[in-house]
Amino acid sequence: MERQGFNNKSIDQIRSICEEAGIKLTHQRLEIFKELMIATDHPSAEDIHVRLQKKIPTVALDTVYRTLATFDELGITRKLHLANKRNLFDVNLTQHHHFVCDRCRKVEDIYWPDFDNTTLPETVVGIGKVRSRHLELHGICNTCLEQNKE
Amino acid sequence: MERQGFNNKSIDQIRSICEEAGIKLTHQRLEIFKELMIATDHPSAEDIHVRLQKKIPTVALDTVYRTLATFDELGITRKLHLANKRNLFDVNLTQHHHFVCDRCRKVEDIYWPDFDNTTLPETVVGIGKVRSRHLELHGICNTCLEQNKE
DNA sequence: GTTAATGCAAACGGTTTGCAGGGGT
DNA sequence: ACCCCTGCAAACCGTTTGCATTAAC
Repeated sequence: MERQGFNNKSIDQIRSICEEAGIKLTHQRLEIFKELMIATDHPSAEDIHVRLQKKIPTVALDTVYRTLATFDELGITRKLHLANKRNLFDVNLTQHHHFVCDRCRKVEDIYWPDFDNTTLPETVVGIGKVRSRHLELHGICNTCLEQNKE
Repeated sequence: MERQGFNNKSIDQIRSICEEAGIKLTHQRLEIFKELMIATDHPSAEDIHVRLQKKIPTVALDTVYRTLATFDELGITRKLHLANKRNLFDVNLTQHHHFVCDRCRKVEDIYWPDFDNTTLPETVVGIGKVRSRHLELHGICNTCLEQNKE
């Protein structure tokens, strides 16, 4: 269940992914990939851009957008469309869900394999073929709850 | 589980809601409310605007936005932040979830009371207090699946 | 008559796109 | 050397906001 941190193996990973997809492994793509691997949160494109500038000061925001779009197509990341304005990105590809704090907007990963294996209600069959299920729990995180007590 | 259509009762409903909230029941608000009640889909602000223009040709799009925001605060509608670009609105306030067709972007309501009553995993307690759960099923709807066969 | 809501238009903010120059293969 | 990818800048599009006018109470 633990998130996989960045390690040397990762570089081989992105290299072979690019090769297989027939796209170039550029400096920017590699560094964005690294940045995603060390991220423990759900960064926005702008978050990635800011973090990346320490390594590549001249990198453009739209390159980050383009790269994240590419990564999304290749299945490296998963775009999150939450109630926030900006889209967030998730490198954690193991089946999981999200808790969103409605006060501080923080997003936490939730693992719930029992639910993942539940059979869906019959009515869904009449609607279409389900390929993925994404549960979004909304509420107030414990940090915000404690701040309220003060 | 059936969606409540527009009827005379609705006008009394919105009138008392406005009165209670201390806001004015304007022509625009009433007509937007009616439009929402007869909607069987999940309209966007622009959808509502277009439909409304048949009745109030001079109505402005930003009035629709403002009204929908008000309705959201009053709990009349529920804003949906889906993978689409524009936010959609839902008048159906009974506990339910959504099926999103990844091809045609259509959104269908899903009822799954068994799931609504499931106790959440213990790990969630360590994160925060959950107030609502929203499940988003992604896949391809039957209409799109059949079109593919042709 | 007062005050809040509307319509208009302009601004806003995240994201996308066209294009010329630069870097990976 | 070829062509994809990047950086720059401008466009884009849904949504928001400031302000004068209008309408509900």
